[in-house]
Amino acid sequence: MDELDPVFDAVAAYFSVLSEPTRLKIMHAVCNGEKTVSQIVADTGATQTNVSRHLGLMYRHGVLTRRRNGTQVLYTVSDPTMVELCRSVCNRIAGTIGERQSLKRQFLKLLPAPKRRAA
Amino acid sequence: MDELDPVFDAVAAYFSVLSEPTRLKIMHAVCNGEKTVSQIVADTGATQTNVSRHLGLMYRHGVLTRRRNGTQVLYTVSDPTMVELCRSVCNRIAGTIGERQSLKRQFLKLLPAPKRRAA
DNA sequence: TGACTATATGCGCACTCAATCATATAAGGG
DNA sequence: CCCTTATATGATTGAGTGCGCATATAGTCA
Repeated sequence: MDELDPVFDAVAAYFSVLSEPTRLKIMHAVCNGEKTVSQIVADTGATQTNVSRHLGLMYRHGVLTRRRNGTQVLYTVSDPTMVELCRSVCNRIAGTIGERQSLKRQFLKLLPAPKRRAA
Repeated sequence: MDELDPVFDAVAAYFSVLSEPTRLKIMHAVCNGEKTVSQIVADTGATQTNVSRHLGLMYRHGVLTRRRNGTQVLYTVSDPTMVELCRSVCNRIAGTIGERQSLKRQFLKLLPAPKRRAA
């Protein structure tokens, strides 16, 4: 199993991107299309510094793409698998949490399928 | 988005279980059926202490079930969603790593669908 | 060029957590 | 009972990391 270590490391690194609440908020913010950093900051309620850090990390991990437009930078999800994973876990946990119904209902609305344009 | 914080926390906690190489090795070890701690220790190559800790963590997170048999304790996967997630990411990353073919091939064999056999 | 907006980054702090050693608990056999 | 095997746990340490403050870089406009 020794030579498989790098594999487990890679998979663990992949999951670790999603193991942080702020990054999940960012995923939730951008999963339906491109957004600027400012928009993401507003949506997530996190500080600009923090959002920028997490965006950089997610970009380095190949989860997000970025594009410059003037002074702004637009981020997009470049790995649809990630969004799928989020949705799976959301559905999975929605059944487990079951405490507040309102919460559960909102929960299911999280991360809806990314809008597909004729794909 | 404030009242959704506990949701993001829960999802992050869920993913964090899978964001650690040793725990992935454990998943790989038990995903095809019940195993004792000793077997898992042997399979993963980790120390007994370490394996026991991770097993406890996964058990508390509801990922694994445990059953006592004499002096031994047998662990099983109780959340098939987890295994599915692992397989998804393995397939996803298999295409990304692409360095050594042998590695890639072994990689795809990781975490195959749990074999159901009457026990 | 200088001012202004948008985004990124160096630094330090606090906290989490995986790994290890030593030891504790549990069960079974002599 | 004592002894052995199997598993869990308290204490500690060290590496990693999320956060905020201040500041740096990049781009636009006057």
